[in-house]
Parts: sequence; structure tokens; C-alpha cells
Amino acid sequence: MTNLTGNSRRIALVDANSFYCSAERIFRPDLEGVPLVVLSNNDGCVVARSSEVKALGVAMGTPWFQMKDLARQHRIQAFSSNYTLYGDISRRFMAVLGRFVPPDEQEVYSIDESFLDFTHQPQLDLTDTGRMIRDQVRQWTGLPVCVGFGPTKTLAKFANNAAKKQPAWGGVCDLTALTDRERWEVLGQFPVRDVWGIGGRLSVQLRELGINTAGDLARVDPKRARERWGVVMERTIQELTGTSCVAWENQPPPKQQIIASRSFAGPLYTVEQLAEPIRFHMARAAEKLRQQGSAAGRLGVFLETNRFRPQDPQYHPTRSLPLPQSTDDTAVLTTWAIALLRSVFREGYRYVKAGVMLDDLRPRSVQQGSLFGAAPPEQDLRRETLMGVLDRANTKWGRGTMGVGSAGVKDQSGWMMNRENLSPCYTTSWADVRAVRAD
DNA sequence: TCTGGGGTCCTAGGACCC
DNA sequence: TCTGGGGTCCTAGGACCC
Repeated sequence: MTNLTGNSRRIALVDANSFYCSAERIFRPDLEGVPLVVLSNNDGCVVARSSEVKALGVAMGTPWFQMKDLARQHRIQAFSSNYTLYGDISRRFMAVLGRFVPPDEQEVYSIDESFLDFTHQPQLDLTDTGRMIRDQVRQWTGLPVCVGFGPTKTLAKFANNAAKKQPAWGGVCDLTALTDRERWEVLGQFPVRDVWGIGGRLSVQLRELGINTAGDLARVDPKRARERWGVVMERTIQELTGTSCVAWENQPPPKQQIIASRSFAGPLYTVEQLAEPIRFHMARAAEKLRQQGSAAGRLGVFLETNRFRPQDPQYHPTRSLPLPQSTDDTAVLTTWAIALLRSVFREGYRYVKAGVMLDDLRPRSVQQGSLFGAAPPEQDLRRETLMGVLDRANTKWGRGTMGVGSAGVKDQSGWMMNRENLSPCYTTSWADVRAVRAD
């Protein structure tokens, strides 16, 4: 039988429980124990469920309108997603975790998860460390978290999932402290679907082959798995058996693609109507582009009809083009985006969503000048200043304060999203800061 | 009537080039 | 009858993640 800890790394994965729900509860202690969901943009579907709602059998992604009866029956509280709040809570959470390891031994993996590498602190008892992390995060941010330890990232993720599912373990699971036999036993207790990298489709295929548990998968020959499913599956199996294949990324790599899109509040029908959200999304995407110091070499636009209404004629075009010169200029990008919109638009459809994509991103500093049509340097400089002013104004006074053309000013009533149950921005807006009375 | 948004990697086929 | 090899770009789709 394979030795699961042939290498001696000690990796932790810390993950907040029902992060968005827990973030809403921090400033509403009265919601402790109350069934709670957080909804996606447009109040469309459930993206976070408190444990009470999970116990009711509500699946992730359930459309909100389909569960309104259930919600009334069980007095489920629903919040529109408040990413300003969650982003700020996340920063505080990550800062607390950063106290346990040197900076390059923390990898912030997502808004609510972080890897920590304890390999270079062999003196620590990991189960004790896990408990300390839990206590400190709870005390300093109010978030409940679970901690998993393993010799690879995949096993650390697995341990974290195990800790969440086995309340008796007290929110901490250290696979590195177990004997080989115990470890295989734990792997055998959880379905293969719980393994990082095994989604709904693959787990069905695996089960048809009699591979039901994580332990079964760990026993599959990686080479044969590669022939059948590809290199990703091969790496997953190697990680499960203790061989590290997933790189450590303490610095988030620059994005290779930037997308901005939204469903509309209601359907749109004309190219003039669609131009509004396209301008708006292009402004957001270009802002993100400038934030990471990149310029885009390729730009795309896509439209969607409602795929849940088979009775409607369906059309979901996407078209992109290489730009003559890579740029981060909102006005230039918007002009091309509108041209693309006009080229893909067709009359007679009920459009429910539109978006833009920026690809072929490169650092702005090494941008190649184009032989033809390049702007003279002083004009480039003026544009750069203009973009800087625009980004600062939108940061300071709110998105949509300033835009190019009509991106920030026109009527947004037809397509701007619904957010009926938005909580206050307790930590980022002075108007929303909670008052504590001393009497 | 109402069904999220933003990413990654991998594969495969066709066009085209030398 | 015999019908290269290797590379890029583009598009599309499939799978996964949070």
C-alpha cells in the first residue's frame, strides 16, 4: 500500500464556514441559529447557505424564486450579496492567518480560503495549531472556520472537508498525525466527489467504474488515469497519495483574462438598449485591467438569451478580435466593443445577459508600439492622466460617477440588477457603521 | 415573471504557414 | 500506388474551482 506521507510537507487549508452567511451574521448576532441564505447578483440563486438551510436539503445554486414557499415556511432570511462587505471581512481574516506563517508561506486561494505552509515549523503540534487558528479567527473577526492539514494541497483540502463534515473532530483534522492505516481509513470514508478536482461529471464516470471513495481513487494507477482522463486527473491522484504536484503560489499571478458581465433585471431587445450595459461592463473591465497594470491585445463581446426558456428562440453569440494595438484605454476599448456588439446583434431575440472579455493581456510597460496609427506620445500621456482621474473619481465617489460617453450617466432602470435585501456596508461606509450605546 | 459571475486548464479540429 | 512534419492561431467545448 502506498505511503501517504512519503514527503514531509505540512500544509494547512483554512476555510470559513458558509462564508457569506457568516459575514452577514457578524454584525447581526440576532441571526445566529436563524436559517440564512445569500443570493447571487440580481437576487437570482442561492450562493451561500447557513448550516440550518443545508439541513433543509437546499442545494447550492437553487433559484430563489423556486424556494420562496420553503423560505416562508421555515422563515429563511435572504440577503442580496454584498461583496464590499465580504471583501473587507476577507482581508481581515487573511491578515489574522498571516500571523501564523511568514508572508511567502501563505497562499490566499479564494475569498474565504487560504493555504498555510507549516513545513518550516516542525516543532508545532498541528492539531493544537489548528485550534489556535480557529479561536483567534473567531475572536478577531467573528468568523467560524475549519482547518485541515495534509502533506499536499489536495490532502489539506480533503482534511478540511473532513473536519467540516465530522463535527466531533472539533473543526480540525490533521492527516499528517495519522498512521498510514488510519489515513487510508479516512480516505475510504468520504465519497470521491469530495476530492478537490473531482466534479459532478467525473464522479459519475468514476462511480460507474466502481471508484466510489477517495480511497478508491487514490489506488488508481496515475499513468492509466492520464490516458483516460488527462493530466489533471493524474495529478489529483498523485496529490492524494502524498506527492505534491500543485504549485505553491504565494503571489497571485496576473490575470490572463478579464470578464465583466451581468444578467439584466429584465429582457432587452434592441442594439441601442444593449449598448448601455456593454459600455458599463467595458468601463469596469478596463478599470480592472489598469489596476493590474496590463493592456489588452484582444477584446470580445457576448450576448445571451434565456436558456431556461426552451420556447424562446435561442441565440448566444460571442465574437472577439485582435486589437491593432494593445491598450488599457476605456474609450478605445468601448469603441471596439460597440462595433462588435453591432456585428453580432440580431433582431428578434429576447436578450437577458451581455458581457465583455479582455484577453491576450500583457504588462502595460512593455507594450509594443504599432507602426501605423500610434498616437503621438504627448497625446498618450494626456489619455493616461484622464484614465487615472477617472479611476480615482470612481473609487472615491462610487462606481458610475464618471464614465466615457454615457457609461456612467444614462438611465439604468432597464438592466441594472435587483438587490432587494442588501445589508449595510458595516465596515467600509461611514454611513453604515454600527453605533454601540454605552447605557 | 423570476435561474450568478469570474476565473483556470486542457483538448481537438481546421486554416494556414514554412 | 505513393500523400511530411511541425508550428501558430483561432474557435469551440468540456471540465473544474470558488
